[in-house]
Amino acid sequence: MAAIKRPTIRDVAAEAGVSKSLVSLVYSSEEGVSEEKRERVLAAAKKLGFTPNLWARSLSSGQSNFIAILVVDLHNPLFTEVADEARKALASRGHQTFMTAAEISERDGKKILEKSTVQALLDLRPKGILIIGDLPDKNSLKSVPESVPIVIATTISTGLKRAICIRVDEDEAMRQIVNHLSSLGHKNIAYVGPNEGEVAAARYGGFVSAMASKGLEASAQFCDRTEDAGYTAATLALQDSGKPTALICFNDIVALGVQEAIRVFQDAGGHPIALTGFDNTYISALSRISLTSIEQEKGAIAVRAAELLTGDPEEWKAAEGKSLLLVPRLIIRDSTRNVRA
Amino acid sequence: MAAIKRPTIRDVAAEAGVSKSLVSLVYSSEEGVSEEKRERVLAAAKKLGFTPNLWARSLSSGQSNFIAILVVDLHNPLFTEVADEARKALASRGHQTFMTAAEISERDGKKILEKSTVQALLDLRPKGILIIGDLPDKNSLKSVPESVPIVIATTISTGLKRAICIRVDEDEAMRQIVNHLSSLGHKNIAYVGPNEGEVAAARYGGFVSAMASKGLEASAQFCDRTEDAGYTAATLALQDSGKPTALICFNDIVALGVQEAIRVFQDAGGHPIALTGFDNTYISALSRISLTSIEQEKGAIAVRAAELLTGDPEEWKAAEGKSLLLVPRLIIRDSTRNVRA
DNA sequence: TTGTAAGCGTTATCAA
DNA sequence: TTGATAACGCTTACAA
Repeated sequence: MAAIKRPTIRDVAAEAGVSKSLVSLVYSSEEGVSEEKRERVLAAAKKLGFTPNLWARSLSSGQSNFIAILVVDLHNPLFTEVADEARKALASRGHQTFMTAAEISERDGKKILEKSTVQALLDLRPKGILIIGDLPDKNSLKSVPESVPIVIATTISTGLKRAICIRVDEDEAMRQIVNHLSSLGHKNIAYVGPNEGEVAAARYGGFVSAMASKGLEASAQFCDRTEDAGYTAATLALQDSGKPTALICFNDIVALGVQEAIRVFQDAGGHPIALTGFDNTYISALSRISLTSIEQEKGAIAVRAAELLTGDPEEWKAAEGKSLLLVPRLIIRDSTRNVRA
Repeated sequence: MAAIKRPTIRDVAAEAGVSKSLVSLVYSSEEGVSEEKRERVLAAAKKLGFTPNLWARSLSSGQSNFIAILVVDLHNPLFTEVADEARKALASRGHQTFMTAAEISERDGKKILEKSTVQALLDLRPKGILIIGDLPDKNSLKSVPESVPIVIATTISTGLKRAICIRVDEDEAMRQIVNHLSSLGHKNIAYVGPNEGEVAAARYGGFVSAMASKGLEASAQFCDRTEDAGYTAATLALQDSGKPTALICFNDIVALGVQEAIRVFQDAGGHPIALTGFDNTYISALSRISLTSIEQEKGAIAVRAAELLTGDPEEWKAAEGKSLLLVPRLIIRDSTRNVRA
């Protein structure tokens, strides 16, 4: 198990009896090298087990073939799922990816993104940058050259004008949810979840207008984005004078806590409560959970992101600063099915 | 938003009126530079917004300060959880990390690790490598210099002798599970899960010997490591002539499918079945799931890995090729609590 | 088509 | 303590 030094183009050149540049040419261009030499080089490379050092290449050329993926939170299954889909989509288009999880620290109660994380990412000069999740501070991305596309997935992208943002149409999603509940006869419907952050604000806003267009009054119990917070908030909401018969949650995580609160409520003789989540994570599909939720079309988001990041510069230049809204899909499960008001 | 070219060591040198080497010295060593020049350099760097390009540094020095994390499967919450814990532990010790998910493809029914993924990782010459999960093919890691520690977390590490392996004591875990079920009066206990792969073999083996030491007969229904496979296998196991009253699953994912099969079985008038998972992922803790499971001490694994990867070479040299077994902890939940034979 | 040589941003060696 | 100068593994004019 000796420390086998990886062979370099120099070694290959020596082995094949050609110059370094020829070896480089073989790897970077389809033509311009005679068949004979090309074969000699390839044979030598194979013999030595040579593979080009991609980072040295990117240092030298000032460009790379890599896409950097910045996952904001590794614990959110929505994010890791999109990250994995994107990775696959990019791989199938011939692009390597490397990931970093955002190192976010709290300072004075305000979330701060560790600059070094992003810096290290940018040092690699990725060909494109994919951000998955709600990045609290986008300043460090300002030094990204204009020639490098930035795509933000599943989130709204204020604070970084040039980024392209791919996300579900939150308004439409909320409309679908409210329509569904309304068709089941629900009139007292409450939102449970945060109101802080761009995504949360959009979802709550969508809820409010969807309710308004149905002529219904929108109530809400705000809380953090954790299971526990959902439990607490729902417990309060259910004791509210409004007597909601349906609860719309910010996401699946919150909904899990709410689901528990509903169980307690019903064990104590409470009436049935319809419940919806958001994101359609695989947890919502578990038969014991069976949570009605909104599919964000994770696969579509990932593929579109891959296309934009690796495609024609003209194309993404045209899309820069815009939001691509995907049509959401309501997945109806037991948490609302036949749960009438 | 112009394409701001990042300043280099050269720009700083010019600004401060010193040589490149001096700037480099300032950033790489605590001393050896006069206070005056040091301050001049730092001031210039601040003015220009300079940060060292870490990858150029690693190319030049042949060494970096980065730990590479290779996550085998982004969908397994156990892995992402450990990855995130490790990332934090490493960050607090001053080390950057970058992650890659293994691109695993099936060829002729055999799992193949895409070499390019690992290769790209090694090109960076990480200071250490952390592998999380069961890597099917460890050959590409053979070229890693001996001076770079390799730690494999949550898994057994045959196939790469020099790696240090941190994992739970599977035998002890199975002993705890069998003891627990046995104390509830269960005698007909079946294992549901895969028997292929190093971890699966260890868990199944642990089950068999734990059963033997209790004088019980071990039965098993083998299956893949998915929810669906668990469902199918459990359905078969429950119709077995042996009539098991308890099922021990390979992991939580499989257990989720088994849980559903048990529900169907009981709806059809079947007797109660005790059920255990493995890994204590957060899903098992959900009140609707409430699955008895084995905590692998993810935090401890992550911290120990970080210590080994960044610590004294003597220390990990001594541990090379060994396995660090952590004591498992049985978390008892509703899936077994008071579920007697 | 091929080779030479300079350079990417850094560190390392060796004089000054 | 400082500054040339040569690497690191590669790309890329430019020359041959």
